Amino acid sequence: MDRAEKATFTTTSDFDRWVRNVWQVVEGIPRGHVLTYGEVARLAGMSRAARRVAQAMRRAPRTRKLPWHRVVNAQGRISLPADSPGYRQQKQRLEEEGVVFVKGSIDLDRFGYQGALDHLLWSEPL
DNA sequence: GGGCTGACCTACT
DNA sequence: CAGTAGGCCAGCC
Repeated sequence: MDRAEKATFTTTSDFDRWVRNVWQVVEGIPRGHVLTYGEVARLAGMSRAARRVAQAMRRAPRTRKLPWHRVVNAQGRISLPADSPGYRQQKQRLEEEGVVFVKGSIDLDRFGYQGALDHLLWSEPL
């Protein structure tokens, strides 16, 4: 079922096109929500390219103002060394948007893109 | 061409 | 919950 999809990029321009898709997907993440690397990869058209998502974001020009901080790993944790400036910046930006960290990780059921929708639909009214 | 490195992921202990 | 193992694939020696 996932076989229909190419496993690798045949040309570098293929990869470049996919990178543009990644940027668009990331730009489409609503404020206050997050997406995992794997989800971004899949939405951009390459489910197995999670590791390449990080590459794509580093490649983005600053003028693009990419909300890279809204991308986290599948455990809902920031994929940067906890003592790095990048980690602190990402966490701070997310918290400014209302994302809550519990013991260093985000509840993806509530703050994930799709998870947020499910939460609104299924959670008990206050 | 071969080997190593990642802002990763899933499955299993 | 923490740690390990195998899989993944573009980029850089």
